[in-house]
Amino acid sequence: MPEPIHANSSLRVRFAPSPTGFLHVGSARTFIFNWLYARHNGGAMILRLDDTDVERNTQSSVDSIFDGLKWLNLSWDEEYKQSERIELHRKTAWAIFEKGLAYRDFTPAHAGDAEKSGVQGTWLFNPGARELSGAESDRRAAAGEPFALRFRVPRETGQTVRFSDAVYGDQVKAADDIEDFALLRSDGMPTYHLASCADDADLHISHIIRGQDHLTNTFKHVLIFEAAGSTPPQFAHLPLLVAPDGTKLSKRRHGPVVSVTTYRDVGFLPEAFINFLCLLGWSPKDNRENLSLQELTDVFSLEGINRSNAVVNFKEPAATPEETFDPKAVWLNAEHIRGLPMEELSARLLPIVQGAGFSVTPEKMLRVTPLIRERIKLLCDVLTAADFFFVDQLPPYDPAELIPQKGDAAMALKVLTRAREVLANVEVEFKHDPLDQALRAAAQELGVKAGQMFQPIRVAVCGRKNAPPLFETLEVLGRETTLARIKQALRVLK
RNA sequence: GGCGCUAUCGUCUAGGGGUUAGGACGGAAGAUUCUCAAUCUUCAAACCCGGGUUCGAUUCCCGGUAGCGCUACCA
Repeated sequence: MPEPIHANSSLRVRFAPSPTGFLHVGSARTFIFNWLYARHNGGAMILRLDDTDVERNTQSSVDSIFDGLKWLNLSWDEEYKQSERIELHRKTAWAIFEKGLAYRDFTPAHAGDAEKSGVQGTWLFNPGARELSGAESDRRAAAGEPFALRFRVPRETGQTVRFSDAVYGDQVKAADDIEDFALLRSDGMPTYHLASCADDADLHISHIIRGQDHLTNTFKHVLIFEAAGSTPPQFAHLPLLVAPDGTKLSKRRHGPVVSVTTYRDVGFLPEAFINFLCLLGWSPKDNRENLSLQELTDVFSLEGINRSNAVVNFKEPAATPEETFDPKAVWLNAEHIRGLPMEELSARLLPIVQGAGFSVTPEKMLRVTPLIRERIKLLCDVLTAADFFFVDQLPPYDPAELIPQKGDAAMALKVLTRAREVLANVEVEFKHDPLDQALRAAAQELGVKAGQMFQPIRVAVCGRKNAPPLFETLEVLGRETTLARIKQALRVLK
């Protein structure tokens, strides 16, 4: 399996989703692998909407696929719609027919379904149609009788069809085991197999990187390419992504966790999501896990792809977002969050906070960000981790929270009263070190432990026990807000 | 039913005829700290089964089993 190392203008890959739903995580991974392969090798990335199934395609699906792709923020170089290329598909089909490699099947659609679904399995072909004489076929067509055009698979001659897959190796199949698949439907529309191959040939696709569910279809595709007089491209099939129960990911069964936009909406960073998806079915083989897009592009190769399906380890009945998603995805997201420059993280957090109805300035956000960066795993966690920085009035909390470890209400009262005095003193600058010194001194003076001093203050200003470090928090909150909240806590305590 | 693909800790994976089978997530314990995180240390946790080849197989071959895919005038 030779793989081009140098930048290569003839290397062309494509991602070809069919718009029958949202952008699925499996499709996203296929897109990402194609993109990485193209960018690694200096080739072109083509986006093609495989929309030949008019019955099932919807505009909302097209929109949602673009939504997902846009969020991933990976560009493509050319864009096509199959529905605008139908003439090419038909031309290709009829050229195959002219060579005697396809025949008309006048059997009404779905006529064989009852037999097909029986225990015997499927018919490989319909002898009556396959062996219809050319004259008879022409006559019935001329009379206006509808027909599907089927590929005449060269059977009973002991032939084999073969191709070499960059991931699965050499593949061989007896032609006898390949059914006479349709090229054109009786309404004249091309089938997926035909349209896909005709376009791949016409667009000079050099490498087809797609899901393993197409591995056995590839024999049909090789037949089409050859019948159409083209050389089949290089194939690379990807192991499938499956749910924890081993079944394929489906929105109906597994819910929103299979849709890319769900990850966007709970605050995954696209680069972290891409990183996570890359680790499913591919490995850089050097124990690295946290990889930037540039690093992924640099090291990506088809050799790193493995052959067994990978489980996306999400939890079925969703509680909190953090419990829902694959823990490794969440961890990687936290890693990427910590790796982001402070200004950039802050800029990404800002719209989320504002979108939740808080009024924050970019300046304030930038001061808050370092305090929560190590405490959030998903961007949306900012709303629960930093809410108290943005509200005027703290939501009600249990006054019992104000009572320190091994202390009582009296101690809380004593601590907060003293804290209020200390913090009201304009001599004490509202900066980390002076606050640290002043409050520790106060603790000593009162004969309480530092922790017993800090905890009531923390709860008073944050409204809860678990929060960022105290002095930095006070610094950002400012004297006025701090005093107001301590005053309120005192009132609650009495 | 037919045809095909796959099989290493719970999950993602590395490895490969002789290894203490490596890493990561998650889990457990501990250190640190003003809480929570982050960080650090430690621990538990795997080669599907049976045959063959071989001095020796988890690794190679065959069979079984299981899972998955295809078997549409869906893609």
